[in-house]
Amino acid sequence: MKYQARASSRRPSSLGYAILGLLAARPWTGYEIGRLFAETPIAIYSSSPGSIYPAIKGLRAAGLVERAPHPDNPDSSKRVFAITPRGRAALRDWLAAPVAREDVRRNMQDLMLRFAFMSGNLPEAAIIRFLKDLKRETEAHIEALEAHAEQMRAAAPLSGVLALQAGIDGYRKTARWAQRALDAFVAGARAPQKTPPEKTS
Amino acid sequence: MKYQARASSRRPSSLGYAILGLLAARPWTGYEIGRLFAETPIAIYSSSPGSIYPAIKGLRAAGLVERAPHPDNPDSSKRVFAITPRGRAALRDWLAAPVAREDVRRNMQDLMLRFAFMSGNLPEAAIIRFLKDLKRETEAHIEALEAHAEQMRAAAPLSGVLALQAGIDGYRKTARWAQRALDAFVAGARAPQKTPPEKTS
DNA sequence: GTATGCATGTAATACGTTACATGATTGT
DNA sequence: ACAATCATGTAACGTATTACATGCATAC
Repeated sequence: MKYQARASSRRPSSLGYAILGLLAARPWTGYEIGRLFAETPIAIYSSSPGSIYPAIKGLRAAGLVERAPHPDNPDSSKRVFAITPRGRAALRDWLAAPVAREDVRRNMQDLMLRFAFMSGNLPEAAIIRFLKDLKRETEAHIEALEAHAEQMRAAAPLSGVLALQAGIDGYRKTARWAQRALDAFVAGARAPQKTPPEKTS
Repeated sequence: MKYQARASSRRPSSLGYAILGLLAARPWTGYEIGRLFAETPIAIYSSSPGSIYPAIKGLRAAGLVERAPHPDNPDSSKRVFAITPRGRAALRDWLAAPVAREDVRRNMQDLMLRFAFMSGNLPEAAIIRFLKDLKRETEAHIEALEAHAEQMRAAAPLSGVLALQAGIDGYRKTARWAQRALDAFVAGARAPQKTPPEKTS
């Protein structure tokens, strides 16, 4: 009785959202996305067709992306995909979700991926809020890690203690980065800048 | 004809190796491991029984861990597990594997997990080699990222550029940390210190 | 005209997660 | 005696990965 209904699980995976974020800028083919993941150093996903194409298929089934005509040659056999209005809405919802402590702890990459796609898809105010939340949650996590480090410093072996230190250092860097990014955005917000509309669907 | 045989895939997952690393220090029950993942801020894995118990099962099937008597009460129904000699060998192989560029790019957490378990399981020389390799590979990756950042700086939106900067900052921090850890280990190596035997199995 | 790379997929597999289930201990 | 927590699992599901497969275009 205390069990709740199965999560409908229609939400895209991180890879799905990454593809959605790319398509928000311009149409792509699956192959292009794979090449981006293979050749640019930023991509954190596998470039194999076995991950890309099924992910696109899922997004299509959910109505978040659709086939688009080839920009140059309308008769090309290449399968170009574009984001739909519903896709844009789903992307925005994902981008605008609150910063969960659990994501800070285990999925920082997802948070950075979200941030990377925010420009042009979220109003500046929401981006600034995200950065403030990220900074706050990261600093809270640092405190928890340090309290834990204090306890374990005596008992744990050297490499264990150093590894934890590396984790703490990384979060400190993230917190400082968030502050600098905040500065950059606040400075940019003062200058006139095109802000995306709040609703597109 | 150019296809090679399917990877026998008997190797544990990251979670499996994490459990193996814990058991290398002392016997644990599955429940204790779950609590560690749930309550300490360091754990990057799910604490749910659905991940822990199947992972232990797999390690048992592979002969890497085995049931051990309860340290206090031999008749306890608690299922305490200990690492086997083959388990120690598998752990050592994993710890001693070269630092792959691909891991630096996509699985830094695995590398840090490996490092965390090195003390007591690898000779100092191997740990120092790992840190040197990690530093070198990380710095190489930073160069690739910076070259890419140079290209994209003009075209990409602000949040995308900043996110990439966050990635680069993180790797810089890692490289500097590796140097400091190296110093700590070299300093420790000068002092008399117990070095684990090269072979245990 | 055929080799090479472009381009798009499917099948089998492994794994982690969520939800579900249940027995054993311990405190009151 | 009963509740709460300790403790150990299984089943269904989704997804990423690897291996496999194949059609199309272009260069030579």
